[in-house]
Amino acid sequence: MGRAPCCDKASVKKGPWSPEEDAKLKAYIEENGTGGNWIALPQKIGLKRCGKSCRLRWLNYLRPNIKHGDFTEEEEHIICSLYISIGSRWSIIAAQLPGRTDNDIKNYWNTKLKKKLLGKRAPSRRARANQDPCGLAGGGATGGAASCGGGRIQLHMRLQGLYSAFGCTASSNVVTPPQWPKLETLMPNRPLPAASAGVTSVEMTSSSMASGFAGYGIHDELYDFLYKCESGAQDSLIPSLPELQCPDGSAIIGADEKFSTWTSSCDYGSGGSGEYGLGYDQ
DNA sequence: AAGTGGCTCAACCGCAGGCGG
DNA sequence: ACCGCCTGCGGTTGAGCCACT
Repeated sequence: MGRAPCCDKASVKKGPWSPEEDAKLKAYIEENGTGGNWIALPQKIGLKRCGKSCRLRWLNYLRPNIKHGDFTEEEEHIICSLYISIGSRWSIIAAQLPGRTDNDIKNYWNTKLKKKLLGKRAPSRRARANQDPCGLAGGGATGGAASCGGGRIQLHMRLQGLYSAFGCTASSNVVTPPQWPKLETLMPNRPLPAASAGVTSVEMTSSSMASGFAGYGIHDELYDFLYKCESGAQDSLIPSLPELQCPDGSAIIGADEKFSTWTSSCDYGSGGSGEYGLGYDQ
């Protein structure tokens, strides 16, 4: 037995809303509220629309104080930062941007920001510092230290997973090849427990990133690191591209793709409510 | 002027979770 | 505890617009 449809699709109008429909819906809700029942609302007003459609129309278009049009740099920064931190939780991101709807933000991300952030080759470090609205450039160590030092991170990061995300053939019992960079090389500015010296992977788990941008710094550092790898930066602490080449000799993909792949592989759901902490894979 | 391809964004769809009976 | 209804959410779609050839 399937799920009961939310409305009778045969008798329901679909497609763009007419000004008359908008006016009816707006006038009714402004006068009476939604009555806590969207399903019944269109019948009360005499609209041949699904309740869900009415809700969507109201929330995304008709409700007061909705902002349309271009996003400011500050808004872009918030969207990017939150996306990197929590992923595609558009409703949460929208809650940080008064007047913006989750649909708007989702569209803006999918059509503009995603390309802006991940779709083009990395500019120089200096250029990124000047241009990147998301603040992914520079300051990573500072940001990381600040955000991680005091807080909780609902970020479950495995650098082994990162290697895997690079396209290398990794399994759950992956043995990190010796030519891969050590953790302290990857994140030279991050204070790490003494026990981590020499390890090639680290697991950072903790609980809640709900408090905002905690964990942002880690992404920032890693992104910066990937950029350095990509551009073959001179920084002697950072391994150059060949050191990240997969053992099987497969081609190295671009830093943007690595970052994109990696962020999408992050697990934000685990960790319970424990304190920020580090664990080791080896 | 017509055709084509890419982009934008409003709207739809299906799923998951909350809640009340 | 279970069930069904409703809401909220995130992914996806497609019509319309625009730039380019």
